[in-house]
Amino acid sequence: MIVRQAANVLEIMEFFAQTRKPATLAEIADHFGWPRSSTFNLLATLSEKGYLYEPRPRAGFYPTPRWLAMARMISEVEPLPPWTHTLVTDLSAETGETASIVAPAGVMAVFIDVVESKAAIRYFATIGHRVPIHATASGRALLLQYSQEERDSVYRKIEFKQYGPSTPISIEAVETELRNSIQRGYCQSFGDYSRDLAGAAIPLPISDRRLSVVVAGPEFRIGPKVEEVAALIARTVDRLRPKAAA
Amino acid sequence: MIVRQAANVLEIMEFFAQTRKPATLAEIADHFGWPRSSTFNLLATLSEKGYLYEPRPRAGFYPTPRWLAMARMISEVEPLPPWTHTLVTDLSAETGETASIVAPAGVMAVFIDVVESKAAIRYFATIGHRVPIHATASGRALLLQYSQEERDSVYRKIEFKQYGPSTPISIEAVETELRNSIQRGYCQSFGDYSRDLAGAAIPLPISDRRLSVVVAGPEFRIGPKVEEVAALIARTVDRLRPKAAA
DNA sequence: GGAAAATGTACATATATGTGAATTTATATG
DNA sequence: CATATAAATTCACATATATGTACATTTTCC
Repeated sequence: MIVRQAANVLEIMEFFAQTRKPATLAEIADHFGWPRSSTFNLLATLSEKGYLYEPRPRAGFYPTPRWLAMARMISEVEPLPPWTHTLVTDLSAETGETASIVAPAGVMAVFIDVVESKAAIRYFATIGHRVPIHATASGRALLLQYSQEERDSVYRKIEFKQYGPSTPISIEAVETELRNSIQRGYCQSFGDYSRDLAGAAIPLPISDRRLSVVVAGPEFRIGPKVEEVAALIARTVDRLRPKAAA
Repeated sequence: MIVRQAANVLEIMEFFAQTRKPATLAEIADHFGWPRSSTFNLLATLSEKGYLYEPRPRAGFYPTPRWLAMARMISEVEPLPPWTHTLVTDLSAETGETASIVAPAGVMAVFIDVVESKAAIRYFATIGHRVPIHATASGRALLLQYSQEERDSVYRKIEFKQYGPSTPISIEAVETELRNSIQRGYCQSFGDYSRDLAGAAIPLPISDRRLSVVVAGPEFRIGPKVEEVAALIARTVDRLRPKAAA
C-alpha cells in the first residue's frame, strides 16, 4: 500500500527541484490537481516542521535550507569514495553514453550516482531511479555478488514480467544469464527491461558494499560495441581504484 | 490540521540524519512506537519513490543520495551570498554565542543559517527552527522591514500568548517595541519567547529579500553586553557586505 | 475607490487509510 | 537438522483523515 501523503511530500519537493522558484498554495494545488484545503494542510505541516518558508511576502512557499542540511548529514556517512564519481564521469565522457553506479534495493536496483550522456538521444536516468534487479545489466552485476541462498531469497520475491522479448521470465533463465555473464566477463542487457535500451555492467564491490557500474544507451549505438564498452569499464575501474583497497 | 504521514516522512529523515546508519523496519518501528504494518507501508512508499534503499543485504534501509541531489537543486537557486555565512561564522567566533540568519514565514521567523556557539550552555538552534516573529529580536528585525499594511496583516494572524513576563501581548506593545528598536538602533529580546534567552538582531535586506541577523545566548551572558554585541553585528555587516550592493 | 476575482482558512462528514491480528518468511538455538 | 523465535508481509475493518462547502481576506482591474 502506498502512503499517499508521504508520496505527496516527495512530489512537492520534486516540484520545487524542477521549477526552482517559490510557488503559492493555489499554484501547487492546481499543478497537482489537489483540493486547496488538502494542499493547505500539507503546506502548513511542512512549514510547521521548518521545511518550507516564505522567502518574500506573498510570493509563495519555498523549501528552507533545512533540506540541504539534512541531506548533507545523511550523505556524509560512507559516501562513495571520490574515485567512483570520476569513474562514471570518465566513462560517460569516453563512451558518450550515460554511466551510473548502482546499488541493490530488494528486488530492484537503485541508481546512486549518474552522469548523463550529452547526446540528444540518450538513456535518461537520475539518482534514485529504480530498475528490476534481474532484468538489467546493472542489476545482474549486483546479483553476481550474492551467494546462491541470497539470490534464491531474492528470486522468491520477484514477480517475473515480460517487459520485452528478451526479458528472462524464470529463475532458470536468470541463472543461465548469470552464468553466461561470468563466461563473457561482463553483464549485458538488450531491451530486457526498457525497449531499445542496451547496457554493459560489471560488479563493483567496495569494502563490504555490493555495487555495480553500468554504461547504457540506445541499442543501435551500444549494440555494435558492447564488448568494447565492457572492456573500457574494466580498464577504467582498474585505473582508478586505489591499489591497496579490496 | 497536521498531515501525519507527511510529518512522519520528515521524522524518518531526521532520524537517519541523527543516527547516520542503516536501520531495519523493526528498529524504526520501535524507535517511533509505530505499528510494524504502518512502518512497512511508509518505508515501501519511500523505497518505491527511490528515496530509500538497502546498502547491504539485511542491514536495513538508508536514504539514497537522491535526497542530496534534490536538496542541491532546490538550494542552488538564490542561495544566500557567501558573505552571509562568513558573517554568522565571524559573529559566533567573536561573541562565543550562536549566530543566525533569519527569514520570515508568516507569523513565524525561520532560521536559514546557523552557526552554533561552542559554549556548554548555549542557544541551541538549527536550520529550519522557527520562532514567533513578534516575540523575538530576529523576528522584529524582520518586521521593521515591512510596511505598516503588511505588518497589520501579520498582526491579524498572530495569536498573542504570554510566553514569558516580557512577551508583548498586543499589537500596540509590538509596535512600541519596534519604535524603541529604531531609536536604539537594534532589536533585542530578553526572554520574550524562550526563558533565559536573550538576543540582539538587526535587519539584513539582501536584494529584495528581507532577512535579519541575530546573536543569541543565555540572558546572563548576553545581558551585560547587548549594546556591544549589537554594535559588533552592525560593524561586521558593514565590513563583509559588498559595497556596491543594495 | 469600489466591485469582482482570486487566494487562503475553518470545519463537519463520508470515505480512504492506518492498524491489529493472522500468515508467511527468515534467523537463531538446542 | 528440527524447532523456536523474531522479522517481514498481507488483509479486512473501524476510525482517523482528506475534502466539499462555506466564509474571510487580499489583490486586481476598471
